[in-house]
Amino acid sequence: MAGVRQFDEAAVMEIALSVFWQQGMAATSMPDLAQATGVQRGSLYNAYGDKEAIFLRAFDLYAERFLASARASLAGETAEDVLRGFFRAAIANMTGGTPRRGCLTTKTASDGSAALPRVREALKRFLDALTDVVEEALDQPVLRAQLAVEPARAAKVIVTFTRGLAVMERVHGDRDGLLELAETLSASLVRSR
Amino acid sequence: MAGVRQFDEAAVMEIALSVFWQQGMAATSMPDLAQATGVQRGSLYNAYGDKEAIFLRAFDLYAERFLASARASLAGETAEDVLRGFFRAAIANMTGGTPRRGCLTTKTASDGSAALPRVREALKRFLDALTDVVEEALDQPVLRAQLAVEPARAAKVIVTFTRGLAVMERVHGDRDGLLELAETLSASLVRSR
DNA sequence: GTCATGTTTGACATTTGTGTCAATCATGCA
DNA sequence: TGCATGATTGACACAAATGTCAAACATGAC
Repeated sequence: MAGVRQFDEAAVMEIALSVFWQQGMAATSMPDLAQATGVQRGSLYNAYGDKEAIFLRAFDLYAERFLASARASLAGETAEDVLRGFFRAAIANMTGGTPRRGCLTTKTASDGSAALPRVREALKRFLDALTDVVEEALDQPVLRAQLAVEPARAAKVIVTFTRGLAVMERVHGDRDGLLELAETLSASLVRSR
Repeated sequence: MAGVRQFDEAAVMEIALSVFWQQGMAATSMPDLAQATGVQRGSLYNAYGDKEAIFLRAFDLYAERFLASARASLAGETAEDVLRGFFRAAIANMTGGTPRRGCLTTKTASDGSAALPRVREALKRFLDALTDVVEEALDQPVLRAQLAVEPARAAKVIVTFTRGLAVMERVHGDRDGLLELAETLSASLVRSR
């Protein structure tokens, strides 16, 4: 096969992800991506078609990693520990970067990009998968008994609440406040002793 | 006083609010506002200075009304009723309009506009005020006794969760799902009997 | 080494938005 | 009525983004 791609696709996606994460999908332009990756605009158009296609690929990377990190974080002896682990990971995710990059899912859902069907579907798939991961982690006899609501409902509430945390992070920028909010929610979801 | 404004400021703000609400602050341009209001771009620049100034005024309108509606909705004999009323109002707010307009606060916080100090402060003021409204409604002996956590913490969790609902609305667009989520959270915040 | 293949490059045309300004206009006050 | 005041208007200059394309280029296959 002749006529071979001159740039490292994996490296470009890595950079594209960080740009999208930092600026948001809607606020990122092709020139932004070209400059950040060092790949000419024309080459990006040729290779991927448009910004949406690049975003979808980069978002796949993001989703995959987030899910893996979520799975790893949902560990503990008690329901409270499991929830604490999850929220810590989620909060670390959205408070990373300089300046703080926030939550890519939340930004994308709220900046108008969700009007694009494929983007919206990618978000939906990701959030549903995340909900499943949380539900599976909670769906064990020991933990179940400690929860005030059934795992499926608890998982939905937890994932939704995490999006709320992402919004508060944008407004208050206060990491400790986020952790405290998470503690309060966790306490509410655990059957009072 | 000669040289008098030719357009109805209140009417313009009303329209500006609906445009910002529908499209989001960042995605709205001065030409958008000019077209929607029927006021020339030059006149808007002359009267207000820039988009941010118009947004801040329109957002004041929004905040005022949302707080009033929240106060009215936080009524009921039991904590569960009070929470249900609040969530119903919040969900009605974000599922109104065609197409659904979503939550102005959440959109603004997540679309990059929060990078503007004044915008961010307006958001913060509003969310803090809303938290206070919820806290005050819950801070009554009868209700307090029914809650699993103290009113101040419950209020923060409730306001944060509502932002999460707004994100889920963008992705799933499912009103009933939002109501169910709210029910589950309410149930968790109420001390199990 | 040659060649077909697909990539890269820079330029072009188009669209959209910003911010400013001089000329024109409408109006309340004297 | 006349005028000072400030609003309105349309045009201008500028900046930034999109999408496309012909020409130049690099490379793997033969």
